[in-house]
Amino acid sequence: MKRCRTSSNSIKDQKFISPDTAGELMNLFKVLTSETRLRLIHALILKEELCVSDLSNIVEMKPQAVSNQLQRLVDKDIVASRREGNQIYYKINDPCVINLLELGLCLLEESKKKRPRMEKFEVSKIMAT
Amino acid sequence: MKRCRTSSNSIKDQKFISPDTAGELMNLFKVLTSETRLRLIHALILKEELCVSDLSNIVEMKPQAVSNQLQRLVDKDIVASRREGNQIYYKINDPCVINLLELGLCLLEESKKKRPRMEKFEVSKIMAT
DNA sequence: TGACTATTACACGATATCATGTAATGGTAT
DNA sequence: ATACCATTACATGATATCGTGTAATAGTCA
Repeated sequence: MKRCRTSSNSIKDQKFISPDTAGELMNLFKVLTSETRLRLIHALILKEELCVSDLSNIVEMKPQAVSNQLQRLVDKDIVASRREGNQIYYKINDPCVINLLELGLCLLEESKKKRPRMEKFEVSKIMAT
Repeated sequence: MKRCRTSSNSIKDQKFISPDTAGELMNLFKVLTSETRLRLIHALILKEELCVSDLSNIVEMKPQAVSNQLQRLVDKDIVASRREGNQIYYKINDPCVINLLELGLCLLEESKKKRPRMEKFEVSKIMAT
């Protein structure tokens, strides 16, 4: 992953970010605030290119729902599409989301190590008492 | 920033993430999908510790709105609070968000370099035609 | 105690999001 | 042409979110 060494928007700038910048940042993260979109993006990272029905099978959701979310990702240039006969194949277009997803999964696991959640069998033990 | 070298949830695992994992990941990103929260978090990263009225002044919003968002951040253990007389001071509790915010700002700027957006005066040029 | 300040709790209205169902579109094959 | 398949477009209802206003709570100071 490439690092940012010089950035006018770096946190080290010691000045507060503008509402505009915060808004753009929000839009960036907003892409990743849907279970469905995250699973779609993750699948596309793994498999490079998949059509709607492939993705529909993977996430076990209706093709319409998948298509809707893909359309939103296209709007933001996150993914790109290509038609091949009847199928329309999608692939990641903006590598940013790969970095974000990677970091997200990484942080998720670290926090699990530090603050282990209660396991299901423990819950059932409590429920049984 | 610490890197993840071995991770059972790594993208390299070549298996699709579960709905559960995607959900947790979504919750992580959801924290960052509010202009207000992003500005609050950013301010707390810069200044280490600030009370509600400080933050209220910085983001130019009502103390209630600020308090509401801070409460949501407390619920997710993102920030921690400390009372000192009348004021209640908040500080970042979960360093994850610092990494995410940093990467987000970094990616934002890179994408601006690559795909420069239309400037306002250009828009007005078009509007004038 | 009582006045005052800072913060929080809670209900409300406006807005956005998501999955669904139905209908339309684009492409293939007979 | 027409039947068929994959995908998209669009409207809908359920749900979540955000900022606001009002009221309650916690602390300070006289």
